Amino acid sequence: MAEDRRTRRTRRSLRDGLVALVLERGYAGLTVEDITERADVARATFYSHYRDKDDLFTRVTTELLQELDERMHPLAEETEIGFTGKPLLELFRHAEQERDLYRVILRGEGDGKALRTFHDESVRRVAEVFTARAAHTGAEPRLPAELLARAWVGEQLAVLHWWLEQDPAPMPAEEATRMLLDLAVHGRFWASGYDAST
Amino acid sequence: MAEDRRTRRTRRSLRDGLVALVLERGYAGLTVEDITERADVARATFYSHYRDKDDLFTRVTTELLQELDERMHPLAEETEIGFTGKPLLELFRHAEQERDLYRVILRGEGDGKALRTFHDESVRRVAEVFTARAAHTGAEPRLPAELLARAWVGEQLAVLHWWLEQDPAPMPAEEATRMLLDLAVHGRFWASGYDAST
DNA sequence: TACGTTACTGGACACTCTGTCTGGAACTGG
DNA sequence: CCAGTTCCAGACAGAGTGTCCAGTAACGTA
Repeated sequence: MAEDRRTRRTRRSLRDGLVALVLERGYAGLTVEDITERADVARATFYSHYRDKDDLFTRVTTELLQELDERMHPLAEETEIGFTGKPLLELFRHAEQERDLYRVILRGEGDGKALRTFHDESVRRVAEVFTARAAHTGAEPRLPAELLARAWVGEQLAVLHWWLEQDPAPMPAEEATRMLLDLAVHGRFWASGYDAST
Repeated sequence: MAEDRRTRRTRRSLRDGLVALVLERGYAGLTVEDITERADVARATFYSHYRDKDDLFTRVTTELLQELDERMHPLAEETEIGFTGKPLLELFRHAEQERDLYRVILRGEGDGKALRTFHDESVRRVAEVFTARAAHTGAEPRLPAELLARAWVGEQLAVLHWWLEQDPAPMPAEEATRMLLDLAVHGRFWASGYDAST
């Protein structure tokens, strides 16, 4: 009943071929033949696994998101009690392992559909924690939760993307996440001179 | 010597057709004929103005960026002295006027190329102000300027995108930017319970 | 208003890529 | 080993691309 080895090999090759080629030439410029050629697979075989290029990309990113979710899940509970920043570090660790695919997604390849999914999923997770914490502490947030979640995710993904595109990495994952948390909690981008009331 | 009226009309129609159709069906799914049909222009005419679909989109976004730059320029000087948040408000105002095109870009249509350009341009502007301010106050930033700029732009664009996709608008531009500034300056997403040293 | 110039039109062209379908070869798991 | 499946190479019609052309309409200027 287990999956055929040939199937696994073929799918893996197509996935790798796609990711590599998108980084080289961009998603839109690729033909199915480009991908199958790189993967060393017959073009007809492609269509027995995926409907088209978009289908392949969608499935690849969906798998990645599931993988991330499984890593996040055990960390969710403790985060609702005291904010630790562990989920953020886990995200950076995961991205470090799957660097190329993360770069493809964060670049917005595929008309940004994958990025939007990734973004929305992150917002959902963050918003969940926010509301759970609000219920726990009873404190009314100063700003709307939706805006907070969007801003926080935007910050995360922008820094993550920048961090992944650098070569060599400008700093270890621990340091990048520590800085992000510092920023989020304490704010103050500027040393002085801004009056918030204006 | 002035530009021919027919040329202006044709280009404008193609631009409007593109933007409207991308919002309806997504960039990748469009053919040149779809666009020319919507714009009520012969397909051959398209090719006498633009090389291909990408060329049209690139030029449209470039024009938008120039327009934004012209609005930002007079505000740059005073921002380097005391941080006012005026450029941010100007961005939101501009986006409000060109709502549809901004949505197309921020969604990452066109494989994210337009969004990346927009993003990088914003980072460039912000980084400029940061370094100018650092030179002015002499204060050493707590975190690397590059990271600060990326995070700040990520926050801005995420909230801007969210704000533009809502219908009706959840709040006026002034309020959205005020909240963003509040967040950036004072931080503290959470009421309590986080120890930054962990 | 008349005129030379420029832009738009609609149709045709070769070309590339798509998605589907063969029959036969190669490989797999039991 | 063998029944079952996956892979392969090649052929196919259809859609979209980018270019070209000759005829027509609109333009700016004098």
